[in-house]
Amino acid sequence: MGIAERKERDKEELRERILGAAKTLFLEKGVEKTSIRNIADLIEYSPGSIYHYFKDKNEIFHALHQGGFQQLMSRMEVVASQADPMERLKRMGAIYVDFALENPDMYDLMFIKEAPMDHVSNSNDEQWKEGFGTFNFLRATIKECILTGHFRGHEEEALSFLVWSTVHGMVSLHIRRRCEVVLAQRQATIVKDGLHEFFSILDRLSS
Amino acid sequence: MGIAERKERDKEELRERILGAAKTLFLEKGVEKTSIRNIADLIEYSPGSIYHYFKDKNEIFHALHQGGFQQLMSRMEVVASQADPMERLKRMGAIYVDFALENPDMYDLMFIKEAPMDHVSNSNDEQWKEGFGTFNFLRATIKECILTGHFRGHEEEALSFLVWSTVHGMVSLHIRRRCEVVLAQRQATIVKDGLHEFFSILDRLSS
DNA sequence: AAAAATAATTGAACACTGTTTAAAATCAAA
DNA sequence: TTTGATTTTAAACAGTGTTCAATTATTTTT
Repeated sequence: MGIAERKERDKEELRERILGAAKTLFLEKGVEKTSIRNIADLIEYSPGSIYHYFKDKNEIFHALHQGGFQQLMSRMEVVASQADPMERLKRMGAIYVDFALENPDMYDLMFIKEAPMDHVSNSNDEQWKEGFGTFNFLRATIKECILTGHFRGHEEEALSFLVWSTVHGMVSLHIRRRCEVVLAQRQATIVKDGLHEFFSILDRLSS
Repeated sequence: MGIAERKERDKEELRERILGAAKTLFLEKGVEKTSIRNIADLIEYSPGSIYHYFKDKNEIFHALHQGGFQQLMSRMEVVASQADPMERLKRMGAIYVDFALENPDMYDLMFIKEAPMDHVSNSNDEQWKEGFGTFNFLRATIKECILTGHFRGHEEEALSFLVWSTVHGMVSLHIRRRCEVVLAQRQATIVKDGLHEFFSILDRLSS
């Protein structure tokens, strides 16, 4: 029965081609401004046939970003070997910002976009487990920092939230285009500059 | 010529009614999912007539946007009398967070929601004047802090952005319900707790 | 008061959008 | 070759932002 398998492979291949085209267009001109017809045109199929592979546009979006948390987590894991928790914390911040700036649409879905009402009840809270995972990783690192004498007088949970908020704040203001209030000549680098200032502050809080 | 004035007032009144309806619908179902026809229906006018008062949908969004900044700015002005820039900075942070938590929908519109602006054609910064105003206020305060010996080694622009990002990050994670990853018993107070930690950090950076 | 000018409002139209669906094409199995 | 099940398509539906000629209402001028 090799035929059924080949058909299955063909179907999967077209699914992937749809996802590829969608990803290209989403990153190129944004999710909202990409139409199903645009995607269909790119892969030279009719708009209708896309609905044989995905329930709707949201599902395409969802499928594309399903691995978002896992991607971020796998990026984070490369610093697990870093013994110094303060150094690890800074590297995590850089990885987080890089991920957001390189995948603004994914980041948008993961951390900015209005969370759908059914995301708790549905089975796809797998993604949220990954979300918990990344925050736990941050919390564990900060706990280590505190245990090794850093951040004296600060509290683990609130500080973890504050650190996350700081990097999230920078990238989300950038992604949602609220950086136009900063000096024009600084706009291109303001997130990286802000992160640098943040690292500098972390260094000061080390001792 | 009181007639011309009355006409002017009538015109302004309809303009305000359009803005009122738009605000209601934008906050209720989002900017993108609110149509000109929805707004027209609510005020019982035809869709076309709205275009006699606003160039396009973007202009309606910007008008509301501007109103929000005026609100925030007027709240900020009450600390202008505070002589100590560090104390003023902290009070500004508290005011910002309070504004966001008390008016989450407006904050959402101002700083989180996808701005439908065509940033290429709409580089006219008239709309952002108010935005510039509040950020300039922050920048000026931080400049004062630096001039009075605080934040040694830090740079005005990037630090201003970082401070803004930190408070924005906290409130936007809260508004968009991403705080479920923090400990359950802390979720209710995590923004206030985070702000407290932030103030504590600012104190450390004072000297 | 009647006519002209001006302003406000409308509804239809245009080119889009996401999505549905009946029909057509394709193709493995009988 | 015929059957039966997929796959694909084109057309249609209901919606979108926006434009515009035509209509209506109002003010100004005669």
